[in-house]
Amino acid sequence: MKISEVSKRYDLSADTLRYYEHVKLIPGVPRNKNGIREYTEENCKWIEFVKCMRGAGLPIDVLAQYVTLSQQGDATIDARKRLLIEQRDLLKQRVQEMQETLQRLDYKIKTYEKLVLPKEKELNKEEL
Amino acid sequence: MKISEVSKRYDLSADTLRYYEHVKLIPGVPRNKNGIREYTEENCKWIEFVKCMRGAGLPIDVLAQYVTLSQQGDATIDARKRLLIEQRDLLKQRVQEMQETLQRLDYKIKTYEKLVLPKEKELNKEEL
DNA sequence: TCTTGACTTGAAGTTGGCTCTAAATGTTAT
DNA sequence: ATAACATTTAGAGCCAACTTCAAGTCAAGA
Repeated sequence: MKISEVSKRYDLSADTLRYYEHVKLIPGVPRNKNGIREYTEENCKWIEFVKCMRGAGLPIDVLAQYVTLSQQGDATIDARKRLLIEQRDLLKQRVQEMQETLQRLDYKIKTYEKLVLPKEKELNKEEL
Repeated sequence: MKISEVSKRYDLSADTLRYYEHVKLIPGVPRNKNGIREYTEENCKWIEFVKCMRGAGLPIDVLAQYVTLSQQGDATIDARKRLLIEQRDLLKQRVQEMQETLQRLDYKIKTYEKLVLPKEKELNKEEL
């Protein structure tokens, strides 16, 4: 698969794909005889994974670390697991914080809704 | 309250507090005769609000817009409400996405846990 | 009075994560 | 075979959100 095809498939710009490869998020992308990338399904799985994790805010350097460990075989399984657990816990905290803010926003919006009613009452007063 | 006190109270650097004021996130901070900020409780409420919203990822320009509208009185209540609803909905989406990623990470971690067991079995085989 | 430390400003610098540019080479359709 | 488009690279540029810097003012304590 060429870069433009992968770009469409995952809705990531070709620039971003090259950048991700450059910062070691997508290992072992092969080239044809003219130096043009030919993405494998394996590459695509990494791209999908990275896109998902980046969407949740995991930093690039952490993901690069994970990818690097994955390239090093079974000896790094424990380190990879610890990395994932750490990132999962951080993500959990962020989600927790955002949910609290979500509730606060909901409450504030409700307050604005109640704020409109007294205004309508005032309007009624004027009409009386 | 001076800037250093507010800084401690909300765990935001003095630089960040000045920056927030500069980009219109904290309206009407009064100064003493020497030009030094004397934060009011009203200022602090904005700081707390802004800190919370920034923590959830709401962008500064949107918050500045909200603050500006708030300064303009009752005529902007509807606009403020719409702004909050829009940001709430965006936040909801981000939380949703992050929760899905959280589940994926949980699943992956479980897989790593299961991956360790077969290795122990192999070890047992060798020992037999 | 001198020094220490908090405060002031505007502007420049930093970080993370892309995004764009230029110049060259490759590919495809007519 | 030539036009039009895709891909390559290194490096520059960009954006959000701070953060640091330089150069100065001001207040309190030894």
